[in-house]
Amino acid sequence: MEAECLALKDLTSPRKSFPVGLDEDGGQCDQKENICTERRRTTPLKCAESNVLPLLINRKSSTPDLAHVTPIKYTVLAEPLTPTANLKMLISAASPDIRDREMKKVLFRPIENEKDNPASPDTLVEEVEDSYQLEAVDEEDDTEKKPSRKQKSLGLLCQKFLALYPDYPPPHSPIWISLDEVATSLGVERRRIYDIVNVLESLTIVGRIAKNSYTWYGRQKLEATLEDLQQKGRQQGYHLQMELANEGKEGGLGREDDGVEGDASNAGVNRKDKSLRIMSQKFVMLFLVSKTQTVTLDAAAKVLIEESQDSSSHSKYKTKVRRLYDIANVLTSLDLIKKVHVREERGRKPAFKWLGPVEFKNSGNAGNTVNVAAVAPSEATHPVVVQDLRKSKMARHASFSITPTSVAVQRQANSAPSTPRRQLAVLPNQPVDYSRRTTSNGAVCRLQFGSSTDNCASTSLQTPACNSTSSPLSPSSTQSTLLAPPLLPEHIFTPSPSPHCLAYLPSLSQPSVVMLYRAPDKPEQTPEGPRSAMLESEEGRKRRRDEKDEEETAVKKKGTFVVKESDKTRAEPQREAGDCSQPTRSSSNPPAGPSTTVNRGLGANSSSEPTQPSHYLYVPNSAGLNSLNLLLPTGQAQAGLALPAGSVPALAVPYVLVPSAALSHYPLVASGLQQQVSDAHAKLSFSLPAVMSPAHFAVGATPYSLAAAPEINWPPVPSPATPEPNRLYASAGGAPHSPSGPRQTVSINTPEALTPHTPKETTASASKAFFQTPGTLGSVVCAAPAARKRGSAQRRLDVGHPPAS
DNA sequence: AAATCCCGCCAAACT
DNA sequence: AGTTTGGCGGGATTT
Repeated sequence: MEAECLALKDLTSPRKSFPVGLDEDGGQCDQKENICTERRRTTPLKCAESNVLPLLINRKSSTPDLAHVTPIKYTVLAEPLTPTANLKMLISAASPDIRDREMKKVLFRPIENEKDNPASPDTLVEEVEDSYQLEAVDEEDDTEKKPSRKQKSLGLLCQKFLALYPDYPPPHSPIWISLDEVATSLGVERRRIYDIVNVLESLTIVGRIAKNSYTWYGRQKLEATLEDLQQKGRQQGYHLQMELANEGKEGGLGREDDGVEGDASNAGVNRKDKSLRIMSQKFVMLFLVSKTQTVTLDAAAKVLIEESQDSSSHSKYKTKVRRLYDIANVLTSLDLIKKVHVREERGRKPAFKWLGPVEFKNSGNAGNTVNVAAVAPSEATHPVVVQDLRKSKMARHASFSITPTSVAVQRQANSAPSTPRRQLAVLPNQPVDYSRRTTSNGAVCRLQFGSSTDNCASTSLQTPACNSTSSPLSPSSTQSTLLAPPLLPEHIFTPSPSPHCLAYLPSLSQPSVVMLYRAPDKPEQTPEGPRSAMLESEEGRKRRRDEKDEEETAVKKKGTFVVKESDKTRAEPQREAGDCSQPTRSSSNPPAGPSTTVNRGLGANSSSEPTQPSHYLYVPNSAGLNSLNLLLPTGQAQAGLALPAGSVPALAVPYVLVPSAALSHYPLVASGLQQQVSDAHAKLSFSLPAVMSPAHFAVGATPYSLAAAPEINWPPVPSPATPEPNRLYASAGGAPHSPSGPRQTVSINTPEALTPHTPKETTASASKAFFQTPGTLGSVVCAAPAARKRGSAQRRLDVGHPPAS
């Protein structure tokens, strides 16, 4: 495995050379598990890309290389879930203990039960396929194994976290992050998320808004932040300290506190300001001021200890080192550093090499002098704000001379919404732009579907829906509203011109999405072709992975559904297919080209006639897809849901067939093709009950997301009632490549789905597992709520351990 | 044996 | 008083 990781990394990493005497160890050094990362290479910011469009586009096209820009992960990626998984979830919900237990198993080898397809493992290449196998591919195996420690590593977790959001989110639409939700979706305890977020915050990749709330900035501000840190580091004389440390001076190094830093901190510093966050910044500073850009763990620990004034006892040192590992894992996931070993007299010392940018425009190496002011450059993209934020952060630590004010302020913000819980859809799920998040108090923001316009493709869906969405919702509206954003389909919809559309039904208690389908085509084609390409580079794979996959998946998956009326529908399909499909064209184009066409395709052209589907598949959120509620026309079922055979992992989703008539009452909010939709369904009355028995089909979605999902009832008859505010996404659209298939894709954004793949994963089976953390995962679904609250300790209690006391 | 670092107890900070 | 954060370090895993 490792090897793989390394390899991947290497590929990924922009720079490889190691200056000093480090030996990279080639692959070896990296032993770490975490490392896999890579997903994003550091790119110096490109403003352009940063925009939404690119993102979207990329996703779709997802060609590997293309822009790595934002590798968003939204898609549906693979989720390995099997039908049974759902059951397990339910069960688990019932009892935590069980849940945990089950989860673990499930996560890792989800498939086991069904193993419908045991796809061959090897396929690393194709990530997609594996979807079924969750386990790590790498290894092969074993599915069952328990999650090894590695699987639970902070680095991996961090990758998952990062995968949830775009590197360069659209500047104007901030992505709101609920720690709670993230923790839930990733299946880990909150504590772990704090570790990640703290270091991300230290780099301005995220910003704290309030309690439990963070805003995702991605890498937009990163460069500026780094530059800033570099300056500070110089000012503080870190480079000197490093030297000392390296020399072996131990304990006493002279600290030079430059005044500022020193321990000054003590005074005002709270514990909070004290550690991980600050430590992370300092650690980064060390790299930035280092000539070799390589910092040994030992040296870093020493430097940090001094600062902290604690005199370090050995234990302090140990503790520091532990923290540094935590930080290093996160930085590694960001591709900012990589592990290496420095040889020394006595052997090799663990060290990390900086992979990120070192030279910033303004700052010359000149050294310290300048202050922040310089920052400007990269930032262009961002508004001023950024800087302020950065400063404020820095301020937190006494060491940083900057004004302290901000800190306090920031923190205060917390007051705002306390745990938002699910309300916002914000979730990680969909990285893309979707709407904005709520304001502090929870005010809702609406999503903007519209934004998509820019992006070309996305347009297809109409915004209108959005607005409406909120309103319709009943009481809980607020939440629901929020949710909406997630929906945002921009991407989702974007690409495909396919005939089908998705509609969002606000009125349902649970927001649901309905896909309207015209004529189902056949899903036959698989997007494989393109995918093959993927093989080659892992990296590429990762990024593109999803998009395509997703789409493809959606498209492909054929199989499984129950189609009832297929016949009827079927007739038409072909034609539709023609229409639809055509637009799709090869994936390659994804980015631009499609957009125009596509959009239109749906609406205008494609429209040809909207045939109405006789039945829809209704997929309740509860099912575990996270956000998904959707109705799919049965006829298509196959098509629609079909995931690409290989590619997608299957998600098992319970669904219900609903006669179209049933939907009549519900107003459709959005539709890709509005017209069509409207025509067809303008009113749907949805009587779920009517539904047929639920069946499962696999969609590539993720399982767990649901954190919140309160309701667990899915299977039987999903009642529309449950409100789940959050997420739903549906996407329709053919996969880019898939030529023919109009199949709509449904992309569900579950967090998982989103995942970008890390290279490894990709290769590996990881896909499934990816998001979930080993332990938790399983829980995915259910776990969410419950889990969150109890502390670990408590948890134990539950389990039955007598509390120690 | 050393390097890593997961886990989660427990207390500070906030509500 | 209840939560949210997050320091900290025991001890399990990996290397």
